Amino acid sequence: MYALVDGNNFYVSCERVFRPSLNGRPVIVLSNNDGCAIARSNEAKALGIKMGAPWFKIRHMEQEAGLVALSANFTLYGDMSDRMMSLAAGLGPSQEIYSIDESFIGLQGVRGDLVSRAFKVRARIHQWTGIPTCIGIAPTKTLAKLANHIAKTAERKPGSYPQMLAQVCNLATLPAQDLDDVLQATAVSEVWGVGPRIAKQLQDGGIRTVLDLTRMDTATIRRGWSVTLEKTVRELQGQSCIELDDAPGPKQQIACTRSFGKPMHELGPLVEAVSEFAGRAAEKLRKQNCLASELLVFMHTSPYRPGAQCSRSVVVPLRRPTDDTLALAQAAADGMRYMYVPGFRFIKAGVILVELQPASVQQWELDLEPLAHEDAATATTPRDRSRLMTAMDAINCRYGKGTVHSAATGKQGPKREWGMKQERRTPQYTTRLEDVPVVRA
DNA sequence: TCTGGGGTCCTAGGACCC
DNA sequence: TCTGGGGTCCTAGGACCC
Repeated sequence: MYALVDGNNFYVSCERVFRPSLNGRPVIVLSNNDGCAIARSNEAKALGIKMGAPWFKIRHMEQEAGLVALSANFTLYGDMSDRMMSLAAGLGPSQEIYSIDESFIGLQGVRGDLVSRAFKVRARIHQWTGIPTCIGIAPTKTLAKLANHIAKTAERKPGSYPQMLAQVCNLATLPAQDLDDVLQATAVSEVWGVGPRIAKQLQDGGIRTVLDLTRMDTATIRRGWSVTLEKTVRELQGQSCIELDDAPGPKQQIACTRSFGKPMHELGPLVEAVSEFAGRAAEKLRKQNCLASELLVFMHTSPYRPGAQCSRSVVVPLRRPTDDTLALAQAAADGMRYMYVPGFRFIKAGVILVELQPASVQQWELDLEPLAHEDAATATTPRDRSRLMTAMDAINCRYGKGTVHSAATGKQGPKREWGMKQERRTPQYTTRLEDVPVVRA
């Protein structure tokens, strides 16, 4: 048995905790660069604002409907997420943190009434963090996701599922006929694992509701689609195929990519940008104790703008697997210089570290050449460099991101040419001393 | 006229998730 | 003027092996 605990409109809810005046109003949180809506309050959804809607297209609602748009404050959301997750963990013996706002809880061995237990955990999360949640309970993860969707919909649109409570939904104890009715009332596109593409194909084949999909023959699904969708159908039928992953392994790739605040056409700032991205990625790499053997750099023009497009990428093999910021920044800069072509307005670039391996596994090699040139140039040994990285991470952790950084990344702060647009950022209420709210008596 | 069988590995692309 | 970022998994097809 599984539960899925999910924060409602999570980013918006995080903002509302510290600005209660936003309650009851249509609020959205914008993606990086204030590009598009990535979280919407119920009131914003009611205005018809779609997930991913470009800000410039809905901006008029600011005046017309009192819409409030905020720049994403991921530092805040990450911290609020940690608090929410630690409380959600109280629901059962195991937990998989599936995304910033969702976790699956394994309920094996939990006694008593699961629904009342879920309501208690939900109330505690709300009281202690201010975040409203919904909880779905079912025999498989896919059904738990569905149950969560039903709990949310029942809350947001009262009467949509007359059989069900709002906020907490347990599909496991539902009488068979009621379960069929609920599955019949839910579109197949709501199923976890069915994206827009497959939803269209299913609908074209007359499979419109979750009940239709649940009743499909698994062999037919496998032949017509894939083993992935077959698992989804089996999960809907109550056969657990997707295990709880409560100890995810290290990531297989680490990316840092950004759209620019304005298009870039010169090489200089592009080199600075990817050097910076490489450094950020290297930090994440060290956090999971891995080395990268290859680095991929890419850049492209805006697909939304008319005219000639340019999209380039290059894989830079590394002489030795490394987690060194300076070596990775150098590789990223080399890659950028190699692939750069003048005459285009580049809107986005990024660095992806691939072929990762544990730092504990060391490939020995014959001593056929002196130290790599980057080491020789700075007259440091690999061990010095490793200590330097540890020191950098410690300083940046204590005094804030970017306190020390590679000089290749150019000047820091909002003045940088390629920096992103964030005109509506809220304070870092929980992670910056100066930003902590003050209560006055 | 007629050209095997069985396997692995890699890559690109497509689909999905939040 | 203005359209996010970071992941995972699967599959098909090609290269290559004996």
